[in-house]
Amino acid sequence: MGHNCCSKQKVKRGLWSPEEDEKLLNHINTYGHGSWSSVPQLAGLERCGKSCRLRWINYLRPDLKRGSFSEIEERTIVEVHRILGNKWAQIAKHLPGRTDNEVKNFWNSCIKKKLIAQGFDPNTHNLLPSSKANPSNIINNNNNNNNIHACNMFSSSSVFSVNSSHVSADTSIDILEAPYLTLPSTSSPNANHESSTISTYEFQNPNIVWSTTPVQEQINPIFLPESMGINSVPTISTSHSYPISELENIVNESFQPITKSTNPEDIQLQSQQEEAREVVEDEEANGLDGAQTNMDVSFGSSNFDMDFMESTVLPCGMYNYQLSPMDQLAWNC
DNA sequence: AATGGAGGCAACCGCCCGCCC
DNA sequence: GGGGCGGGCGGTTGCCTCCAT
Repeated sequence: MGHNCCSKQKVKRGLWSPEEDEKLLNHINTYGHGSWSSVPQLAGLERCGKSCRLRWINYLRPDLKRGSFSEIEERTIVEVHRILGNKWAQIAKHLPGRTDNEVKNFWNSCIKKKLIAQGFDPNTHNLLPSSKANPSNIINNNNNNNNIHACNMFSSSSVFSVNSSHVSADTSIDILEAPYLTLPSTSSPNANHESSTISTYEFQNPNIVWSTTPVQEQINPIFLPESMGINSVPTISTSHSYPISELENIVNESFQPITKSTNPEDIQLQSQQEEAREVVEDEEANGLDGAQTNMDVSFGSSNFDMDFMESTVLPCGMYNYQLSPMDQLAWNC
């Protein structure tokens, strides 16, 4: 197929020379990119507009971060990928200075292999069948370090719940394990979560089970992990759908950042999260994410705001993220 | 020192979507 | 409404480098 912008003119392909980089850089610094299709001609390049755009985004942009990925970045990628799948552009939005291409390459060359080595399916983030019987994979179920670990660690159904009455400053919650929110069946979406009312948040990986079937029909009995410091009581929950605006309030109330990092990188991530929230608020104010939006429709066909979802759960660095010995072992490999 | 394989990364390809006429 | 066009994105390819033999 190809693009017209490429077929209309004689275009060079392959690696960019330093001279081409300089031309493109000078042009964009002076005039901005405007219409990418016009950039090659204006900048004196024998490239197609798309190639220029890609070169700028992936290599020449001044705000790009160079070097290897940090552990925080790695974990962020894994956790957001668990939620969104191969949405590299969305994932990259949570990694300042990283591009979708970079994230994608890093995933394919490194993270994917790590997950497989750990016995996880990199697509679903579920335990691979051959690993489910491995006792080492469920060690975290019985530890007592207040961490809530991957649903994979204690549930093959990819569904688990977080009881909001137990969310406290002493509890680190890896809520990124929780891509799919089913909100509490309380009388009001604005219920006071500090009360004795037990509100259950349920999460489900859209990569594994996702349909337009009403949520309550999908939910399996859920076992709260002992690591949360509560009894493991089987719970069958009902669910409700809430407007995004209310959803945000509920989640924000329940999952306030526990620690404020002094790490500049974390501060930058926190700042980005705030920006994402503002975007959501703006969109709501503009009616783009209407109050009618609810959670019973699929991500792909709804107005559900992924940025909001992500900003609610990310970055992981904000949530007193503690690596379990198991995690450390795995991630230091 | 030469060679072949593996891994990493930059870039391209093809498709989709939104905008405009 | 539909076609053209440009931008964006995910998948794939191919080149380059590194390392083991």
